[in-house]
This record gives sequence, C-alpha cells and structure tokens, in this order.
Amino acid sequence: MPTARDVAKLAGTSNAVVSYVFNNGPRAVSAAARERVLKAAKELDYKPNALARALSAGKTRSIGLIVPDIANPFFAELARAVEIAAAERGHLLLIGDSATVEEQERRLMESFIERKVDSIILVSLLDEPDLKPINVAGLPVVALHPLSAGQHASSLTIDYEEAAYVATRHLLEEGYQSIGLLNGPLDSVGTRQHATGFERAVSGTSVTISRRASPISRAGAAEVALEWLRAADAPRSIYATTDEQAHGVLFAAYTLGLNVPDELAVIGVDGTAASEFSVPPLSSIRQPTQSIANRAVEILVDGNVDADGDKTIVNELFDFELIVRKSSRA
Amino acid sequence: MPTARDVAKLAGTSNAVVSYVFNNGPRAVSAAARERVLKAAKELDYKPNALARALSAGKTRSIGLIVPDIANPFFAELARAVEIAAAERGHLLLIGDSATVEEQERRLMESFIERKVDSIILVSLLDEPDLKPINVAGLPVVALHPLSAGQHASSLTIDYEEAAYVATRHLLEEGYQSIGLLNGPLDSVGTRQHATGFERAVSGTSVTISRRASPISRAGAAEVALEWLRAADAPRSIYATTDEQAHGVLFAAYTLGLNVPDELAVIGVDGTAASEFSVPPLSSIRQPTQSIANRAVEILVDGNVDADGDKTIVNELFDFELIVRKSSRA
DNA sequence: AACGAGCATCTAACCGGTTAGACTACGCGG
DNA sequence: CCGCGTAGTCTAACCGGTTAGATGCTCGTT
Repeated sequence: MPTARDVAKLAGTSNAVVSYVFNNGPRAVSAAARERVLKAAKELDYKPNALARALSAGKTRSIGLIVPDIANPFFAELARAVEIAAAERGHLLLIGDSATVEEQERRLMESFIERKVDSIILVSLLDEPDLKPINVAGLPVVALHPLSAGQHASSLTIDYEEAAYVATRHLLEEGYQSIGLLNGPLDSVGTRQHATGFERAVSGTSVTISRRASPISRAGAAEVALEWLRAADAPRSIYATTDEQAHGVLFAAYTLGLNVPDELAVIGVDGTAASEFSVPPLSSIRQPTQSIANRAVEILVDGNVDADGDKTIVNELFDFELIVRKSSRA
Repeated sequence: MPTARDVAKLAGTSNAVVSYVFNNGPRAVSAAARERVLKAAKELDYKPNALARALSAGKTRSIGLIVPDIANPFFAELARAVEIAAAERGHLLLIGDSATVEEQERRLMESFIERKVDSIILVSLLDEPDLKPINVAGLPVVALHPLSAGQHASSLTIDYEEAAYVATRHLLEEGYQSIGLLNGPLDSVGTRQHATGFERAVSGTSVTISRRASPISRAGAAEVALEWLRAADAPRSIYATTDEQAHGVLFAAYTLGLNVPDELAVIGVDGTAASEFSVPPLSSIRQPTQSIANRAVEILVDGNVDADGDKTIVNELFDFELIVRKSSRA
C-alpha cells in the first residue's frame, strides 16, 4: 500500500503538499504541483489510510447505530435508511444489535466509543437508556424513540400517543364495538404514550376495551393473542403497537380460524414493507423512516449548533400516515 | 481522554511498560510495576485508543459484512448471527447493504478496505463478484453463496441443488401433479443449482412443470406469481428459491382467492423465523445460519492455514433441514 | 573477582496521516 | 531600489499506541 510519502516522492514534493491536495488542505497548492500529485496518486493507486487520518484528525467519519433487534423488519428498514443517509455524507455506518438486552446495549456503546465513532444513533427499548458512557466520551447522540422528560438528549420520533389515537379512532369509525390494545412489554414512555392515545380515543364511547402486553416479536405476540382471543374479554378489533405484534395477532387469528377482518380487525404501527404483503394485508401507521434517518444523520454530521454556538438538543416529532388495508376494513 | 503516557507518568514508568501490561506485551513486566500500572489506569479510567492501536498494529479487529438487502429477513438474521459470532471473538461487525446494486457492492468493498477491516464476508447476488479490490488489499474473504468454479475464494453455503431436489421431492411425495419453479432473476451459479435440483427431482415423473423468475422480494415475486397463477401453465404447487419469494406467492394466492394448500402448495428456502408465522405457515428449507456464521468468523479470525502455513481456501457445504408446514401439507 | 546470562525497564523509531511554523521567491507600492 | 505581503513549499512535531534495541542490574559460575 502506497503512502502519502511515496506519492510525494514520485511527484517531487513533500508529503504535506499531498495532504493539502487531498483535503483542499488548509494551504493553497499551485496548479502544477496539484497536477503532479494527482498524477502520481493515480499511478500508484494511492488511497489515504483512513486510520491514520482519523488518528490525527480525530474524526472517523463513522456513525454507530444501536437497534434492539436487526431481525425485526422495521429496524432493518430503519438501518437501511440510516445507511443511505450516512453514505450520502460520506460516513460509514456501524450497526449494533442489542438483542433488547440492556447489558448488550451498554457493551455496544462502549465498543463504538472505543472504535471512535463520531456519533451514535440509539434505538433503545428502555425508558431511560444510560447515556453516561456516551456523554463522558463527549459524543453527540440522537435517540429514535421517545425519552423520558428528564433525559437531556435529542430525539426524533413520531408522536405515538397521536398514532395510537388515530389508529384507535380508525377502528371506532369502522364500527367495531370492542377494541383491544396490544402494547409492548415494558413500562416505558412509548408504551405509556400508546396507552394514553388509546384511552383518549375510546373515552366517551361505549366500546368495550381490553388490554394485553407482549414482546415485540411475532412469536411473543402470537402466544399472547392466542390466549386473549380465546378469553372472555376477546376483542373484535386490536390495535397493536408494532407491525411485528400485529403479524403475531394475524397468525393467532388464522390459527383459531377467525376471519380477518370479518371476525377480527387488526392494525399495527411502523408500516414496514412486509405489511403490504401479509395475509390479509395489514393496516398500519406508517413511520417516515427515511425522513427520520436523514434528519438524524444531518443533526449528527452537520452538527446542531444554535446562535450561541452551543450544541442544542432537539426533540422533533414527525408526521405519520394511516394506511388502511384489508385487515381493518370490514 | 487519558493516554498511555498519562498512565505511565502516574505509575512512574514509561509508556512501553503500560503497553506491555495491556497486551501481556512482548516483554515481561515485574509484578510491582504491573500493579502500579493497573492501579493508575483504573484511577484515570484509561482505555487504549483503538485507532492508534490499529494503526501501529495493523489490525482493527473488525469484520465487514456485505449483504444484498438488510431488509430481507434472511439476511438480517444472518447479520445478527455473524455479529454474535464476531462479538464472541472480540471483533466488531460492520454491515453494508449493497441493495443488490453491483456498483454499490464495489463501493462498500472499497469503503471497508479503506476503513481497514481485517476481513470481509460477502453475500453477493452476482455470479462472479469482483474480488479484485479485496485481493489487492490482501484481505481474507469468505462468500456465503456458491461461487463459480473459476473463483479462487472460500465459500460456505448449503447445497442449493440438493435443497431444490429435496423440496421438489417433497411436493411430489405430497402428490402434487404440477410443480412450478420460481427462481431468482439472474443467471448465477445459485439459480442454476436450483434449476438442476428441480429438474433432477421431476425427471422421470409425469408431473407438469413450469417456471418463472422474479426479484428476491415479496413485491416482485407477488407480481410474477399473480400473472403465473392466472396463466395457462399455472401450477398446483410452487418451489420458490427464497422465503421472500414464497411469501410473495402466498400473497398472490390470497389475492386470487386460492386456498393454500388446497389449491396451491408453496415451499421456500431459508427458513427464516417469519416463515413460521405466515398465513398459512410456510414450508421451507432451513439454513443453519448460526453455524455458517460461526464458521465464517472462525475462518477469518483464527485464520485458516494448512500444514504448510499457506492460507487455504475452503468450500464447505452445510446441512439444511426440510421444515414441512401447512403451506405444503394437503 | 570477573564474566555472561537474563530480567526489567527506558528510549526512540515507527505506523501514516495532518498542520503549524519557518523559509523562499515573487509582485507590487512607495 | 527597498520593503512588505503573500502564495507555495518544506520541515518537523503531533495524534496514541507498539516494539526493537540499548541500558542497567542482579545473580550464578568458574
């Protein structure tokens, strides 16, 4: 592998000039010298060593993304969107899968910090992820889920309360007389938002409601739904807080021989590509994944400094879209 | 951030000793000195700078994984498996998504090489991925798909010909009189293996066969399947070469009101977790994802040197498992 | 007492970039 | 014709580790 010194030698200059050329350096370079350097670089197929550059510049041009479960299509789509956004700005994305294990989440943070990523995008299932290691290292972070009020960090997310409200209203408007809420397994800000929106939508109506919580997985949701749909409080329609859970419900309905939507309506949240092709197609609240990803990368890469030059934290809510498909249209 | 020199100063030694302690260095260190260094390191919360270490040692302890589509659950599960295997050996995994675009695949290779990953795991949809950049950089590679005979590289994969044979035989044994092959879109080693296995299974029988090719996505497969199932050569059963395509077929059947498996049987390949929860549950050839991932990382990290000390290339075939579910059991 | 072996440690070069400071040459104003 | 500003270049220090070579010291031999 040729180094900047090799190129300099061939071009008859010093390695400083090579650096100036490749960075439109802090110093000007004569047209002639630039020419010779570029020619020499091409001849040797010179590629600056990213490690050395990062060491002295203190920037690695890489972003760490931590997701709870890369095998969940929503997070996979999100990861892809973030990678696209990062690549557009010449950044590399490192993806870490915490497998919804708190300990693993922390390990990934440490690992990313050791590897000197420039910033971190976090999707945690935890209410109050421990951002201490990140803050100690002085890295900018953006969470892609709601944070509790006390957390001093940026977050980009849709308004889950409003999403729950809209989805539940949709079921009401379709005329379902009993509605169930299938929420996530933890008592987090997100789950509370879902519950609040759900309650707001049904309050003042005469519909029967019931609730369950399940893991964010098809298997977990299917298991809970099987019990639920056989129970006395089995609802005629279900708002599931993720598409994965909704798919689990669809599976449970199939297993019990319930026709969807004639005997059970289902709506989820996330709007993954797969929801369009399930049997039957799944109604869902679609998240603007690419917009969120773009904004996250923008904030982290271009920095987010206010008039005073301070880094500011932002907490932005994104618009979502209600997609009505067969699973909830009687 | 404290450096090794800071630790050395506090411990009253030179930075070399600090390095020796942290690496069980190439030189011995007295118990007393080791003690003082560790104490000082703890006091300062010293973490060796991975960048500097990588620069001088020439090893980054990271592996690059290139997949054609991280939003495809099979590749997501594979990525997760590789990450687990890599983490076990203290390596970090970088995941790149080529979006099945050849140009993007090459860009990812370059990007990984620039970032000095120690090795690369490649899942290409291409028959003959261009490994030149990797070879020039002298990095070990493992492909997780069949390579054409001429390719001088390691590969770990199941035997798709045998998989196709087993799946097709299964449909025959279930008594279906017409069988369709839904293959991938390219003329690659993999698609030829599927075709060969399919042909071997049906040869000598009197079943009617037909074929189609579609992209490896639900949407693409659904579109092709819709046309196919309405055509004159519409089969009674379909062997799809991936689960994603099989799910597209299930969707097409649903759209056309065809009962699965009574009017159409479907079987896929990959055995993703989602296949267990589709409507109806999908029969599939399950790949030993974690075993393949473990072996890939083992080969790359621990090296794969034969008796002569040469790096050898390995081409291993893994066992798969036929999972029969409702989609193909009449 | 003298010498070699072996251990522990320190010094300094090195990995391959970046960049401030020193230096040269040139053009222009006075 | 001199002085100064500036563009262009080079030298060398620096980022933070790793590690070979040099050094000093102790201990066992003869």
